[in-house]
Amino acid sequence: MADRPRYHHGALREALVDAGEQLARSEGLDGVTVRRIAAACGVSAAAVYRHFPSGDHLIAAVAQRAREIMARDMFARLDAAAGRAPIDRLREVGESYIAFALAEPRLFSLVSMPMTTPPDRPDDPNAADLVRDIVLELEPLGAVDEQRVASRMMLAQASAHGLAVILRDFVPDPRAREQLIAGVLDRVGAGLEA
Amino acid sequence: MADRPRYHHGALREALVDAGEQLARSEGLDGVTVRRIAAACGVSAAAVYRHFPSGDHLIAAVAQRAREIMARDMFARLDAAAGRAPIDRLREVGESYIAFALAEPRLFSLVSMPMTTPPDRPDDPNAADLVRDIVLELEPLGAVDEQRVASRMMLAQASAHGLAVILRDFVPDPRAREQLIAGVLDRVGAGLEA
DNA sequence: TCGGCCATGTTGACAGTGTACACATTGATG
DNA sequence: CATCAATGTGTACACTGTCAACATGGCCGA
Repeated sequence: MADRPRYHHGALREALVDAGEQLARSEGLDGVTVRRIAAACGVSAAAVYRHFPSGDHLIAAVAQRAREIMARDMFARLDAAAGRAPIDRLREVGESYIAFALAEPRLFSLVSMPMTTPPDRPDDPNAADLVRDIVLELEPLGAVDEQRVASRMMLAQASAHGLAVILRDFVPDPRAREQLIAGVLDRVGAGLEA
Repeated sequence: MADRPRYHHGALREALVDAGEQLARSEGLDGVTVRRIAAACGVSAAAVYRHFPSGDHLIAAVAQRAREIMARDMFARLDAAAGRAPIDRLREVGESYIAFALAEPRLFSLVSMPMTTPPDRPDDPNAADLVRDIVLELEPLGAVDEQRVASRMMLAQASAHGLAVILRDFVPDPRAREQLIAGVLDRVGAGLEA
């Protein structure tokens, strides 16, 4: 390793996203800056614009990376919970979401920035689709009420997101966090089945 | 009106917060900058530092202003709903919170920034206290279970906040918003009484 | 009424930010 | 091997927060 610096990096785009991810982890949003990311890659700031139309697009790529990390944990948990009731698998997804927010609070703040959510990605399966698939299993066979599905999806997503944010920002104690997660998710489960 | 410009503004602090509020409404977070706020008041940027230790403190003051606006609507609704069941009054609070987020989306983003929440304000009654007071009425007389109170409070706050954020960022259609608010709050109510 | 103090304003500077333009380098391809 | 497109560099501009030094003038005591 430690080659002499080459003029052409070779895989700068990936390196930029990597550096952005690390910077986001350690410094938080304010630390994620075009110039710092470029410097971390040993490259000038202008080089970034060969790979991203703007700094925001780079940040969005970092956010996408974070979403993929989160999705990996979700799928792992779902595999482990295969066969269990839909409501239980939905809880796994929620716990995964919250766990990521608390384990990587600064990275999570990128995930939940509206700016970083690509407007259209028809193929890219996201967390919302995941939730929808499970919520659909809660519907009575052959009688899918779109209105009810939407309400259930939104309750699941809103409560998980809100809980994640509030715990991250205002509840430092790990025990209190655990108890609140369990307590709230119990009640959300009741609300979902109502 | 339209006095000639005086060297001493007279009530600059208030004027700065006013200008910040307007700027936050129209431009959003990125538009809320020390220099722009100062310019809007016809004053140099450095003058701000006679009234706030840093630009972040000014932003925090604007956020506090926004919270007061929100609180006014909450109290008005609660007055109108006086005597009704606790669960109904809790819903009024949630609806007020969400309505503000959707009516003033950019201002709301200041409200929900952790940076802008003052760490200690013993006297200042905030929304959390409001929620707690109502949630306490849900408890059986003489048997207050702190654990249960905390779970209920957190469910109420997390679902309202999450719903507000998701609707603001991802659901532009007003009809869809209304239906989701009603649907989710129904389910939250069920979860609160579980 | 006058002097002076001090709260409150200004100016100018510095470091750091995103981003565009002109230029330099190099890997790959005809 | 020559050339071209891809990719990186250097420099510049406008903008940001913040500070130090200086200017102004409203108020309070003699």
